[in-house]
Amino acid sequence: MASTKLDSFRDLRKGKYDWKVTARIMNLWRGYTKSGEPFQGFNLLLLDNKRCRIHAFVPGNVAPQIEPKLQVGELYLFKNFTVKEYRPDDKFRCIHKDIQIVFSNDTRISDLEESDVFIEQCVFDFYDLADLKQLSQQTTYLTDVVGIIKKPEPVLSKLINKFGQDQTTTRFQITDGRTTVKVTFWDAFAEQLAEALKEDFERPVIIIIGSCRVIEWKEKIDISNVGATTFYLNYNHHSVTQMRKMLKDPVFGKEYLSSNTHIPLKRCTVAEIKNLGEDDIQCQVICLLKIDQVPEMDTWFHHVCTSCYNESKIVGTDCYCNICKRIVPHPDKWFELWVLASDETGQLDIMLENVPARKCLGKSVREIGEMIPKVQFPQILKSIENKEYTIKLLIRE
DNA sequence: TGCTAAATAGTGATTACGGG
DNA sequence: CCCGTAATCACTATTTAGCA
Repeated sequence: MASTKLDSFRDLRKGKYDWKVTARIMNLWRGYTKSGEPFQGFNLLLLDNKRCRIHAFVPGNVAPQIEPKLQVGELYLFKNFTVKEYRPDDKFRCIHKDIQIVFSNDTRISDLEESDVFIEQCVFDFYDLADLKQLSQQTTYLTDVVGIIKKPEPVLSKLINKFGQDQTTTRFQITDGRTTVKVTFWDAFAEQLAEALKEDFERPVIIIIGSCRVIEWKEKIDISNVGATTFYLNYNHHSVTQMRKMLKDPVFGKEYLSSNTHIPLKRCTVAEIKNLGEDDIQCQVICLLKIDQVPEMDTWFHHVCTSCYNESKIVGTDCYCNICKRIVPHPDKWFELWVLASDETGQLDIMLENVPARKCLGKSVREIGEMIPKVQFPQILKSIENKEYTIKLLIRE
């Protein structure tokens, strides 16, 4: 009846059950057990007429009755549900709130027409791409982001993960004009994106990724998908319109649209490198250098975890990886060779990492290690002294 | 031995749930 | 939709452990 007025998700509190809210279903998804079985219960992302979103959980015992009534994108009147506080261990919440709602046997759902109530199609809670780092340190919240898909456009690739299972991934980069972030989608979600991109969209495509997970992978921020993640391509939303406007600016297009991997690297002299500022840290340049000296240091290689390729420390007789939290029985050994190098403009300390050091020496750490007693500094490392090399440098500090 | 901090157990209040 | 009971939560009191 129209006698009782409607509530909004904004006013939710515990202890009341006879709520009445009109809402649109923005998303529906399921959790999966570790063995890949879907849960009986499922999740909903709802949006009410005051632009307030809430995460609804439909428990397994009522899911079979409720699920057939629902359709993503449609409008419904939801009556009688409970309000529950999240537990501290409820991970990957799609909304930055302390509460969710839970449906029960008492919950009544009736269909509404678009003419009955005005509710937007979607509302997002965007985070700036530059602010994602802090979100990568936690697993409580998921995030909404918007960005322009850089070239090259995503393609699917197959891989076998460390558990021996086949997986499909797609990698690409998105930018907001200031910050560029990597995105990795997995399996069915990757295939959905690849399929969707075949459509004849205006290019470049602007993507909204809803409820994505932000992680740090090899010291770079990486966006990936979880069960709740959705994507919208060239979606009718003001954030997309605004980005499209930005793209009209010719400077913007030149600077950001192509992936910077094939931008030719700048050639530098030692003097020029020494004049670089803070902003150039993490930049790569190319130098023609003569290696003057290979100082006899105690460490000229380090141990590397065979799963994550991060440096692992020797603890007692074992090699332990702090990232994977495990003993690495047969760690890889990678070069970490400090040398003194120069050109006519000056001299620099540089560290040769595994690949370049191997190239210069023509041997791996293991091959060299087998030739000499353990404590001794291998004289073969000296063989690159007084030779010239073209070296790609990563500026650290 | 005496002090402090942490862990544990206990208690009351609140919330969830299922039957009528 | 209401109500009684079970389960859980939050807070307090007490015990236990660690340390000088």
